[in-house]
Amino acid sequence: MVSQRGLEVLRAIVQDYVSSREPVGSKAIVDRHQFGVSAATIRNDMALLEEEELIVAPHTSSGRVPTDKGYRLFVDHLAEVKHISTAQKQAIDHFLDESVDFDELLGRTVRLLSQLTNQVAIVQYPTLGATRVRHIELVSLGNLRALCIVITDNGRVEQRLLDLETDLTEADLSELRSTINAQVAGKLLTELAESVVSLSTSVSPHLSSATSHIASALSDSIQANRQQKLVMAGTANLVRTEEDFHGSIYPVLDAIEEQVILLKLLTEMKADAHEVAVSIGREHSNSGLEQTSLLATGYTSAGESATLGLLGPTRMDYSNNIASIRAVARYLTRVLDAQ
Amino acid sequence: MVSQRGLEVLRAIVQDYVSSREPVGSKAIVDRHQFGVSAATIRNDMALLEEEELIVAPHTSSGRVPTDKGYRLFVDHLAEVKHISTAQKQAIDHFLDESVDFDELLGRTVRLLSQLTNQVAIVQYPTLGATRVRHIELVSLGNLRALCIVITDNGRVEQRLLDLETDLTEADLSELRSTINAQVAGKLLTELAESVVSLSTSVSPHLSSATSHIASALSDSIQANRQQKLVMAGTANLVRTEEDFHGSIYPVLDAIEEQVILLKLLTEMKADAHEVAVSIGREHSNSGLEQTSLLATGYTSAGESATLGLLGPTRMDYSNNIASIRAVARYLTRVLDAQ
DNA sequence: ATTAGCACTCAGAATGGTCGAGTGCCAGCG
DNA sequence: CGCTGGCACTCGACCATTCTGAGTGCTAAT
Repeated sequence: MVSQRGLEVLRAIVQDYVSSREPVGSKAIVDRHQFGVSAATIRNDMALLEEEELIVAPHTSSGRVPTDKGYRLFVDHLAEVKHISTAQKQAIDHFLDESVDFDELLGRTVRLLSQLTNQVAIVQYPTLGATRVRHIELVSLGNLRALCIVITDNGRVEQRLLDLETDLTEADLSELRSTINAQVAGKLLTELAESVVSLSTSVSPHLSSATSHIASALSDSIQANRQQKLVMAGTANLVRTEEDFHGSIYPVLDAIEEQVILLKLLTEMKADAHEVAVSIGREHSNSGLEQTSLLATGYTSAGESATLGLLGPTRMDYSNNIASIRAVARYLTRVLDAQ
Repeated sequence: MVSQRGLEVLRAIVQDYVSSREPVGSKAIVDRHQFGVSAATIRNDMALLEEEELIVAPHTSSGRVPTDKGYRLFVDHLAEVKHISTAQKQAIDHFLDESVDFDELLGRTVRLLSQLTNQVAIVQYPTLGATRVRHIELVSLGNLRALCIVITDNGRVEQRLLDLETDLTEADLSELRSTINAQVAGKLLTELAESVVSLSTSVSPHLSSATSHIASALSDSIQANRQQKLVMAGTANLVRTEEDFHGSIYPVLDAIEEQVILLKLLTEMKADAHEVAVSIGREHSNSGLEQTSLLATGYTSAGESATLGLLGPTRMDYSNNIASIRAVARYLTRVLDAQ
């Protein structure tokens, strides 16, 4: 059984390994920490930790490195909760305050988080479930194409290209526009498509097909919004920590470009709004991400919730990263969910 | 003076070096190309090329590598113009046809171009100079904040967050909305702010301050649009070609995150719509990009022109990349500038 | 003008030896 | 029984050395 001191040794190993990038040996531990016992004793503890598969030695006779299981224990029981510095707090305020719209705010958020942590930051767009329609605008682009723009009550703007069978005149457009808007204002997004379909009888006959086109585009758009959109930043940071990846980082880069994988992982983690969920290495199996850890937490925007994530090597500074992602998520919620 | 055959030798060196990544020697050239002369002769030619600073030997007694000047000569006079394969053509059609809105189209474009070339692709948003306002929408977000959304004739959607002094009621918003729309519809974007300012006297007195807020936000927004927006994709490709960068790629990664630098370079290159401009290595001085080349060409969207770019190591496949960027730009123009 | 031949250079791979950090184990000690 | 000092052992990292071969420049002959 691993003793209390054994756990302290594990903590020391994780901390030292994270900061030095080198396998840590018994001597290094007695030097850098005040355990008040000799190196030999630490060695005995380490032998136990190794038996429990919390640490491993990369090769006979070199220091130990934490395993995924070791990191897990560290994260769950040993990591002390840091608070972010006031300087960082100011950076957050300053950086995000300048945002001029929703898209830019999320963009700034990921860049900020990736700078704060030197990892890859990810933000998922909120769903549009319970939001209501404010206005629908139609713009003809000529050449059988038009643009349909939906503005919601909470300031989201969604646009969708339409392929039409016949071009619409300005008069047609304004008829459609006013008919549709009269009908849909205040409706839930989920009811929107249905609601527009029902209009195809109440417009001028030659517009009926256009109306159903619009309806299907809208339902598409809502659908597409379900399988949500991700924004990322800081891929370059992965390269900076390249040495942390045994073998190559290409699988990791590939997995990142395949946003689907990340999306799946993030949603599986089911991060609730106030806790930071952590998934370490092999815990999220076979996807090229075996050597990375993923943090996730929730934020809410006008009542809709979504996820903020952070990706980096398993050998990351969990305490710091958890503190950062939590702080950013809170700030984001405060800005977006303002009542 | 460099002979005709000398130029052929240069072409051979560039081609072989690009495909093999290794300095190319006289023997390799006689083996892989049919010059009908001996290695010694090639050596003499190479000595001349070296005198002209078109190639260099990384160290005494190893093959030669093209210099920036060598690449320049190659690009200007030796590169044969490739045509992209029909498979590639189909990929372009297929990939871009699915776009549902302007933002997504540009996003897909960069991803496509970076996949086609294995380089970093960059697209600059078109300016909004000569476009006209279709509709302005106002959405209150509560908490003294509101959103102002501008929809243009050609389907661009710009949004801007407003900080107000007092919250607006629904009635206030309607009044503002209809007053403003009545006034601005059809106006040029450049006239927009001015036009809204003039309204501050014709609305209810308590809305006059809000009106000027909106005006200044709009003028900000137009302003911000001048110093244009870039979208990039394929940063990971840089990492894959890391060996091509003597020293480290961090300066390059940094320069990329500093979008300003790229923006400056791209605009300086003044790519006209039908030619692909090329800037090689040191030609664009001191910015961490000394070991990269930049391709740029123009595309037009509803009459507004903007730039499509491609960034990679100087040791890149110019023929192929030039063909790809040109094809993508043409396709983009065809889709966006449809009359 | 081209070529064959030759001496020369030099980066990179291969080899081998040393060093030292780190280990496991054991016997002794409080 | 837990801790410690000591000791033999292992093995990667580092260094110096050698070896090899690709590639060069030069020269004399065709």
